[in-house]
Amino acid sequence: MAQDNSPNKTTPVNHRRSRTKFTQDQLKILIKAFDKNPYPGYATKQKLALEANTEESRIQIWFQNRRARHQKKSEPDEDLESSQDQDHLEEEIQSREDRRSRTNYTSLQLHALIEAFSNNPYPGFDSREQLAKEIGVPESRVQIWFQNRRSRFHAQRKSEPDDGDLEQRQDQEQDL
DNA sequence: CCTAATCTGATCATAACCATTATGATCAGCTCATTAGG
Repeated sequence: MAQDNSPNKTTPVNHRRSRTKFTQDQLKILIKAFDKNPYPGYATKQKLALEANTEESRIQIWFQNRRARHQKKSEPDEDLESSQDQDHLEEEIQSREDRRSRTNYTSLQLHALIEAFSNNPYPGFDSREQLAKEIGVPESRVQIWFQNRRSRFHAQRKSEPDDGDLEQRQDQEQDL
């Protein structure tokens, strides 16, 4: 496997995951799949990960970035598919492939996640991976869990009874 | 219903190059993004 994990690097404790460098061969595979379907399901992404010898989570990120940047580049003229277009207003085709099956966390795992979250809602890659190893789930699931948790946590902010004199501003003291 | 999975869009950050660009990684989502599985 081409997993290089240089541990001797001044210990970048809480950093993001190192950049993945795709080869031309890998990009060829990904681009071809993207042209075929920009919204691959989990099975397709896993197949691509195997074929390109990378991780499924990297495939996911790559497709997200690709959609955001290479979305509608051409003009929408030759986009129409002639036949097969009888009625598309009520019965929408769920073209989406199957997504990854839901992860079921045990109370023990949840406990560890919640505790880690209270310590640091923004764990870096190393922290995420360590935690993932401890509770026995993939790091990508840990990352998703933190994203969802933060989203819900931030939402609580709205039902705060302010005392009128509390003028709030966006204080993003994001220490790093 | 709850919440994991997924999505868009913006932004940060890094590997190429030598100030700029391309692109991978991460973030929020607002009176809480949307979709969907158990």
